[in-house]
Amino acid sequence: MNTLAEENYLKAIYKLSLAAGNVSTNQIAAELATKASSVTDMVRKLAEKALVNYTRYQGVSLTKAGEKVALNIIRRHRLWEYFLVEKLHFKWDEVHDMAEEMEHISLTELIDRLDAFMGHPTRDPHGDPIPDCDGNFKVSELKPVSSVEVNTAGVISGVRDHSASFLQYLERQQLTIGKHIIIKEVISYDNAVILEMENTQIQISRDVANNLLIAL
Amino acid sequence: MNTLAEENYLKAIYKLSLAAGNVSTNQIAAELATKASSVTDMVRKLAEKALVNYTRYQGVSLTKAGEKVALNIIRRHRLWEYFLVEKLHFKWDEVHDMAEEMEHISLTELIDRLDAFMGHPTRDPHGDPIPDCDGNFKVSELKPVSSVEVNTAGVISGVRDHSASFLQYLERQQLTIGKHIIIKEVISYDNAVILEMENTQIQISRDVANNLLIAL
DNA sequence: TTGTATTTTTAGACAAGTCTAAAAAAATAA
DNA sequence: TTATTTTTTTAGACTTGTCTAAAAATACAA
Ligand SMILES: [Mn+2]
Ligand SMILES: [Mn+2]
Ligand SMILES: [Mn+2]
Ligand SMILES: [Mn+2]
Repeated sequence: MNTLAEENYLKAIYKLSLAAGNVSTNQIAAELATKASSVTDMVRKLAEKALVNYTRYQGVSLTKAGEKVALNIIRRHRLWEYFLVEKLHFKWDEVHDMAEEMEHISLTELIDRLDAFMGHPTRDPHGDPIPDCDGNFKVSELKPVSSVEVNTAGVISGVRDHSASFLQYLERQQLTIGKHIIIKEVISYDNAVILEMENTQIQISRDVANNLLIAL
Repeated sequence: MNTLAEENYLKAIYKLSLAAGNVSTNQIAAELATKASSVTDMVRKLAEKALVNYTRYQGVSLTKAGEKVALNIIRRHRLWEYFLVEKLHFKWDEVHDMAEEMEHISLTELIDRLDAFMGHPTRDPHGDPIPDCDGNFKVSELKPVSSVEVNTAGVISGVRDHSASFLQYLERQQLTIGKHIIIKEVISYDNAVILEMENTQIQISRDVANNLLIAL
């Protein structure tokens, strides 16, 4: 089917596409920690396989077929992350790198059984939606804490930054998925945000507020 | 650590070593469905890494280090097979090829947790022992049905042939791991064996009797 | 609009792993 | 022992995915 390298490129292009429309060579190179010249080569190959649209100097976008492949890789990634946390009891900051390896095991029957074994979860440990086998998933209406009005109440439902250090910070503050919070105040000096959670007040920086997502 | 190709060579050499002492280039080529010239190249590389002993034209054997790597791959393979059968409810003839892919995920912590999750199983779905993380396992005293005296009683505990067709045949005859049988008669004409299992008589060919292992 | 900086592509090379064809060594037979 | 067959190694080539250095295209600024 597709090689490991091809899969990693498709996933990177998908991820970058969410922000911008067409994705540039340099963006992909940065995302995969590789060189622009390598990206040009690979993007050509993906275009041959009709997985991306590419005209030179214009950047790339995924075709329908390419998007389907990318969503399948993401499905596998998130299902394995769920497995690692729920069944093997890893912490949410430990699973990404492992899932990065496991996502390339692509036997459909295996993934479907894994999905069933865990009861068809809809979100991974970081709150991200798990696409079904056709690549469908609910787009969630999550907002960064930094973007809502004072006195808004919500439920912590996702993160924008998936780094281990950010996740560990949230864990230490008990700011984990499912917690109910109320935005109490925004300090005008540095845009720090004061939250109330379980009747205690917690102050978080602007940066943290930007990367913490809530459902209203 | 070691590449996927290196791991597959080490596993093949380990397997072939169980039968013979030194393993020949052609044997490895046959086992991996590759060419002798490719084997020579790879074996050189493994010798550089001190994973095999090699002098040209003399065949190879694993070093202590190489054997440890091989046993670790086998551990991973068998643990995943156990997982696929016990947790995802695949049949014993369906799991080998999947495990062949999964065995290369090598994060020690993951494998140890998987092991714990399943309650530290000692045998895989085909009756083969699962080495611990140091490569230790009990050598089992299993005998082919064809090698024991008439009137011997035993428990089906393993197979020599791991092919899907053989496993499916056994499944259809209900000759599965754990079943108690008694060897009743050996037909002198064709060496077919008549067994008694759960008060019924079953006849199996010489070939099947050779590949079905029992514990006495 | 013309010149400079940035981005992207091309050209050429390299490592890993494989192959075919030919040479060398070892095993077997006459 | 000499000749023939088989096994193993060498030589050279190819593919995938990567890199550096240089050229070409595009974007931006004066
Ligand atoms: Mn992840
Ligand atoms: Mn995730
Ligand atoms: Mn197996
Ligand atoms: Mn097995």
